[in-house]
Amino acid sequence: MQSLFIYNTLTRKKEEFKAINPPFAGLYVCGPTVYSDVHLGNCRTFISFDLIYRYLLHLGYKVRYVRNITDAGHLEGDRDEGDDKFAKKAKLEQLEPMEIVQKYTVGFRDIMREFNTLPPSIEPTATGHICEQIEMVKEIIKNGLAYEINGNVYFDVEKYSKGFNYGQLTNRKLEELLEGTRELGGQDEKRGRLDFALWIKAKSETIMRWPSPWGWGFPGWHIECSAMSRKYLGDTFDIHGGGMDLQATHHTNEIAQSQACYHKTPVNYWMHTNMLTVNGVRMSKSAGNGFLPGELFTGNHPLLEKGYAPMAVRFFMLQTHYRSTLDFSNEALQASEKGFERLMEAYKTLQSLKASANSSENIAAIQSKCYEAMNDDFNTSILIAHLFDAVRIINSANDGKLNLTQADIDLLKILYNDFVFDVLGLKAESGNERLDTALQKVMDLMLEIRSKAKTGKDFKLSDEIRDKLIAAGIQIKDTKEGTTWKV
RNA sequence: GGUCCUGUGGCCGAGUGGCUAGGCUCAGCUCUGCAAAAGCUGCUACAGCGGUUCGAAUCCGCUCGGGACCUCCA
Repeated sequence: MQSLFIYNTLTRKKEEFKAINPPFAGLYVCGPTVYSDVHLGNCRTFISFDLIYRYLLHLGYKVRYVRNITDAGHLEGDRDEGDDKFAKKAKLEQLEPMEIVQKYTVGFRDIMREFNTLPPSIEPTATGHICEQIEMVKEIIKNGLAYEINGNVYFDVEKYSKGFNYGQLTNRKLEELLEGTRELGGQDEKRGRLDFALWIKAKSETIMRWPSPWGWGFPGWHIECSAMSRKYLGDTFDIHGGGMDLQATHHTNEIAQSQACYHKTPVNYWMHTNMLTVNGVRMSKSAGNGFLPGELFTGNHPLLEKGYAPMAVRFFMLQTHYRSTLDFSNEALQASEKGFERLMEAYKTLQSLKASANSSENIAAIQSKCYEAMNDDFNTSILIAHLFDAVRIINSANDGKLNLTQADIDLLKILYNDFVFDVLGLKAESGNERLDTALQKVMDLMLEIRSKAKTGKDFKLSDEIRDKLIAAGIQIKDTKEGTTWKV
């Protein structure tokens, strides 16, 4: 197996990936909170981890990829007060909380399918794992690192810090963290400023509630991931991922919960993907600058000049390394769309390439460079640069400007299958098959008419056909072998 | 306020102490009835000021700008 290097947030270094129990690998990614539509920023994270999942699979790992659905436990507003997000949304839309969950879970999966992400091995829900969460909370209390007050259970961060490094994931000391925290409110019942809720007491109007040793209530946000990752991947597993915004709070607390519960570090490699920005500012629900994937596909948004196909958007995202911020703009999308089309056109060209007896190119070198790029912390920017080398070679060979043997052509096909389709997860946009066939026949007819016009030097007619086809979104090109077209 | 990240050509984006990705755009050329496509060529950049070095966009310091986290967020 190739040696793969992964940037580990825990150590702030690239480290060689050593699976605990190869060829198996465990991957846990914090999934969406399904109380509203996922925006494009959310999608970026899941596309990034889809790439990581795909590459691990490609390298031969048997990956168990767990991505949770948060369908309870998230609180609206500040601190551990306020309504459950689902309950609030449910009131707003006059639906049951579980209707909200269903609606946005289905929407999320649809979008993920559009982006051609592979479904995770397991998609556990928070509400489906209340027992496991309660058990963990009980254990943490037993170990003296959590306490109950009035039906709420809190994690005792300062006490935990005596034995463990609470801020290790963000490289921060407890004192620094305490300084950055707000003053405790007068009514706050927590002992320490940094303490966070493991279990929250239900109010009289709370709909989503479960019985617990501390009375009716619901779990805190962080405990679900600890409980579910442990259940499906074990006490310590290989990779845990999520957006960078989860690093300081959510993931920091996950480590603390696991350590406090069973005294093991839960994760060997922490991976964090960077944010999608709009005009340099992070896209987020609260900032109101979110794009919905649907708006992007249709172009129905004030900042967009046109719609973009899901695969063009996926390609756009993969052109940037996952740990860099990616700025969203019309121009950048258009550039990516064209690049993506060129990449896919070359694949079509490749299918009809004629082999020469000798070769002037070293395709194997490109292939090994592709692996090098991916093995260096999933560097898709560089991978794509190498793939465009292949594109240039394919097009030049098609122009007869250089020679490829059949072995070269076969290797190029492998390169496309491995990296463009399997690893990057790109695919040609395919429409309705019956329509495609019908369109093909119509186009054959049109081009025949135009060809006759050209033979008869009736360029006025031939140009008129071409211009009107372009207006209809169909581009044609005349070559020595005949005329081809594409939508 | 604290902690941290970042500033690359017209745009988007990689990057290693020396060999200066890639995509898009623009201009020219080849091909072509004209286009389109493709190929080739050109536009050759690293915020500013100092320092280390034979040599720095890459290391160090300062200045300026942008951002993230510290509060729900992928």
